[in-house]
Amino acid sequence: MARSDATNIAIGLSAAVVGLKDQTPLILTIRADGAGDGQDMLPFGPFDPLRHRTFELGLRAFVEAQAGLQIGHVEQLYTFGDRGRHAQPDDKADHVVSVGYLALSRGAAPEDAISAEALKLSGASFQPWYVYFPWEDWRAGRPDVLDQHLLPALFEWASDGDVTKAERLKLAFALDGLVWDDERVLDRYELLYEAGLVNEAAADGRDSRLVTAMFARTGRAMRYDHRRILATAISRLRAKLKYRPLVFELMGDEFTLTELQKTVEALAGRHLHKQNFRRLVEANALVEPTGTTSVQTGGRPAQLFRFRREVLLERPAPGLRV
Amino acid sequence: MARSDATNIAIGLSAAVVGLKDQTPLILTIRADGAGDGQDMLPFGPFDPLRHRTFELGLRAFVEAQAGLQIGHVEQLYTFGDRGRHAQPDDKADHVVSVGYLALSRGAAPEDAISAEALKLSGASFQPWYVYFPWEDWRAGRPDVLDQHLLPALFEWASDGDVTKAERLKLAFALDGLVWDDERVLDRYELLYEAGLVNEAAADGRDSRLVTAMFARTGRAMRYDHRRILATAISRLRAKLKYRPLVFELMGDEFTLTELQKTVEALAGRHLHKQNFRRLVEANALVEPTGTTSVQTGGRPAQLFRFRREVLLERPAPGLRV
DNA sequence: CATATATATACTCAGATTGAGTATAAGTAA
DNA sequence: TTACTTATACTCAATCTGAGTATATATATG
Repeated sequence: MARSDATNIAIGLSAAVVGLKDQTPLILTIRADGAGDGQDMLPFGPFDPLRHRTFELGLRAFVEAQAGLQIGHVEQLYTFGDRGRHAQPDDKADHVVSVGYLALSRGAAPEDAISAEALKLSGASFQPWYVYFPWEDWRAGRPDVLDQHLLPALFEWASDGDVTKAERLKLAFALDGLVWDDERVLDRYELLYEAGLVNEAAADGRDSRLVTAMFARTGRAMRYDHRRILATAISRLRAKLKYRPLVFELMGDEFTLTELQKTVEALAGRHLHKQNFRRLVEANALVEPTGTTSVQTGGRPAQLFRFRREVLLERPAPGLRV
Repeated sequence: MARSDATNIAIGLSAAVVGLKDQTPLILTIRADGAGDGQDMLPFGPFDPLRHRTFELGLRAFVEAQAGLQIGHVEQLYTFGDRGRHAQPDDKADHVVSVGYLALSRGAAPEDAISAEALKLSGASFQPWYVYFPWEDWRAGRPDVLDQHLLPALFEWASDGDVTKAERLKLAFALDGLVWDDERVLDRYELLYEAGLVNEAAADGRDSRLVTAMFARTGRAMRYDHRRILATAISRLRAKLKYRPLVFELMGDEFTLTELQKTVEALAGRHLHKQNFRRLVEANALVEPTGTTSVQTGGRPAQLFRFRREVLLERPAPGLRV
């Protein structure tokens, strides 16, 4: 009786699991060669209300099954349901709506946490996330690829007189003297997609001015809409860093202030002023010294700190507003 | 073949449509007496990928059909999928996942925009939103209901030694000298729900220490999880006011600064410092004078202003950080 | 008309926050 | 011993923020 005349709908749960190794933000991917062309995917699976009481439990089960990995912090990002946007595992299946999640994986060596069976079965591994978004890493200054390849191609796309395109471009890519907003990762990816400059656009049958050479410039592609979910995850994470102590979910138990700063810089994709960063951390009482110092690679030894979990109960919004 | 063995899933789209009349925030509700016990509901309907290309188009169609109303700004809030949480239109139906949306309805007389047929058919009307959340309106100071009824009952609920409960309570309700965070609307509602202090908890078959008298104190109930979606909408709207010029989507074309301030105060549920509010608005160049002045109810006439739409293109995050 | 009252608008001021810098301390490598 | 590297402490001006006073221009009242 119930809706038997309508299309069947399946809900896909996808997780952008972020890890960290040597000051590099990583993202957990799987590559089930049996399932397709070996493209990178996020861990995902169909939500079944009979097996999973909540989305989050279902998600944790999928990550556990596909990577043998326990994840810590989990939060919902967005639910993507566009028809036409390629989200179907295969063409004969139901319409798939995908609920994207951000998850954080603790510990200094995330790849060691991946179980051996999972690696064999699903090819689970952690990849540096800037491989998928090279233009988002401003730590060493403005990325060359922007002015050399992306912006010229985007200008051409927007040169049809459509003022909306030009405005979106201006805001997302900080034209005309605007300052680069590290949180607009999704906006920028969407523009590249609509302009037909990323591989996924071609895969979805969109008009694509694709020169294969360009795709090499616009980062590694993912299957389905997984790169869009990843862009959403990075946007959210970068935004949230500023008003919640989320970084510490990625750090080890003890760390130096420089390690903490490098981590935030890696996630935010930009350089921070060292002295002011320290002042901010200490003023907010986010950390406390352990009393020990770290062995160095060279230079004065640094004090080790740990996260003061109590801050979560003391103030409403303690972040690293940088 | 595809998933025929699993539970069928239906996606419900629900809209929290916000309007404004005489400095009172309103929410669009329907009361289809044929469908139930006459409880308030948000406009909603099942997403059908064959009829609607995107969620947003589907949502606009439902609101149009059930209220005869055109909505302006629309944004996705959250997707609720818990089993057990009462989200089923009827018990024989599929498992329902509901995608909640925030929508804004422009104009000074929202109820006039509701079509006559819609009113007859679905009982569409705009209700003041503080009817559903009396403890969220701090404009005239701390609401009495908090100390007189809600907090005592919540304390009793948290008195079982569960430290997590006590911590959540502390943060959500600003105990021990914390400052009230106007954005934690959802947190507070969730606590009341879990404590069995709102009618929906009883309806969902949860353990409920319900004295009917208490339900009168915890605001008007809604059907399904619609009040939860409304709480999410208010949280989001209050948060976004601070960094995006969303208020203007609710204002008429011309307004005085006092009207603008009263509107923000009504949405944020708290009183603002008049002089600083004006300074903020003018410093951010959010408005420009029309050159005319408003007829008054008494006192010096006020200049009329209009929203400077250009700011959307000038700065990345122009809001009313109050 | 004079006066009280209400509202709008202009200006002040101290304290906190922010962005950017200099100075000094404490290690390692040549 | 000297050069170099990294950590940590302190300074300073510009800006932002919270809270206030002062003045302008209308309506209502006796």
